[in-house]
Amino acid sequence: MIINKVVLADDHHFLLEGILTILKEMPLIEITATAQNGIELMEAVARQLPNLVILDLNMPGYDGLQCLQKIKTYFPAIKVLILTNYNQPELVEEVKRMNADGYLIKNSSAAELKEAVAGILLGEKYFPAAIKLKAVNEDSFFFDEFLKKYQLTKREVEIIRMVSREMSSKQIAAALFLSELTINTHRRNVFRKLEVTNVAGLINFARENQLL
Amino acid sequence: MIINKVVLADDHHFLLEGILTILKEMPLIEITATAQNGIELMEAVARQLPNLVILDLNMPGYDGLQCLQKIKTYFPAIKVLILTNYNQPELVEEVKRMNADGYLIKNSSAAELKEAVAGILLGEKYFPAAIKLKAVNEDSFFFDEFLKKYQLTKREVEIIRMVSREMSSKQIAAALFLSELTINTHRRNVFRKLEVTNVAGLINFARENQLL
DNA sequence: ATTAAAATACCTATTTGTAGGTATAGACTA
DNA sequence: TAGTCTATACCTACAAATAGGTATTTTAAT
Repeated sequence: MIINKVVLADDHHFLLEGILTILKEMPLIEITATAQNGIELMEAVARQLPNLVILDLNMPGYDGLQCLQKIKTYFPAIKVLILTNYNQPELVEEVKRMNADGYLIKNSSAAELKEAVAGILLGEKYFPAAIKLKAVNEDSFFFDEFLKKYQLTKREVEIIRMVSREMSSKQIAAALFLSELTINTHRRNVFRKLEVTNVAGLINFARENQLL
Repeated sequence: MIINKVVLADDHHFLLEGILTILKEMPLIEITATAQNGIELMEAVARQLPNLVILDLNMPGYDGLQCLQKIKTYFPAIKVLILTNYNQPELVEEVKRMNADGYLIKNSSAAELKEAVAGILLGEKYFPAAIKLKAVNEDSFFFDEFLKKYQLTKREVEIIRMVSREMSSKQIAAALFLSELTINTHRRNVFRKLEVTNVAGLINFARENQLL
């Protein structure tokens, strides 16, 4: 029985943990290292010679693509599954050309993640045909992780989106058939949780987390 | 004497005009067509068989890269200069691989644009070594065009940036050693010019125009 | 040197947002 | 069933933003 070694690279700690939890449910898989940046990753890869690397493209300093290239150059046998936040169709072609074995956007569900990992370890490629521009999906595993990280509720995210779309509390209340006072409460709770003090902070948060 | 035919593709009308003005100052150059999207561009290219195509990557629908590919496949003799809004080092490699003849970020000055066009028409490549991550440059030709388009002043853009960075009028006033009343006036003028009614609109504008 | 544009500043008024408190009904979970 | 979480709602108070007006000085351009 062969245990597949997996190395995980992502600069978001909470995502690392979430993926870990999911992969632990899979048999024959062992996560032997995690990395938060390109240097850590390459060290881990060289030391562990894993079967699979799960690689977040959005690590600081455009490290992702470089890591992919290095891994495929020096360790062509190692499979690489690319994770990315952004819906960038042109990047799919790019990583395909660089011999990545799969591509997963962070809208994906836990099931899709498992499917991708399992398939790739069997030698298949995983490039879902339908990589389309869609908003962050509420059923996404990554979305749940996101909510957990910031202790936000779905309603609160809804409010964040509407505020970011230039709606006043009054307008939001009207749109949702709620009291303006309720919206104010939501706003206040969101502000406290995100540690911001004005809409500007809210929107910047929303943008940085692909909520729009 | 050979007149060089140039086709220009950009979905921002004001930028089209600006580039036109600059290129008109150059001898032996004639802009024979402009296009606002990929389809228009390919029609113009097929009809005109220009010497050079100046191509904005950020046209709707990720058309840019596809156009580049098509042009270089079907009309390999036509030179292509890539224009882009974003500072994406990985795209430089991408377009190089696709045989583009030059790459210019929209921080560039009018002089750089002329230099690039002239060089490329002589058969040179134009890939400035120093494509680094820098904020939108205030000396950039594209920045001037931007100000003109929205009738904004430099001070107003400064205010937009500071508001977007979560500063209150009071904080901005303190930082600039100005009266809070002055900041309020600037805010109001900006709001009127951009036709927005709250900070959310302001920030979305700033983000969409790469002001942050 | 004249003009135009930009940056500065003030006044008033109203609306909206921010911040603290509390409370209750319903859903979900252990 | 007890307990927690979520969504809802209200109260008060103050701070900040929005919107209208005008006016002066500084800077840039012709």
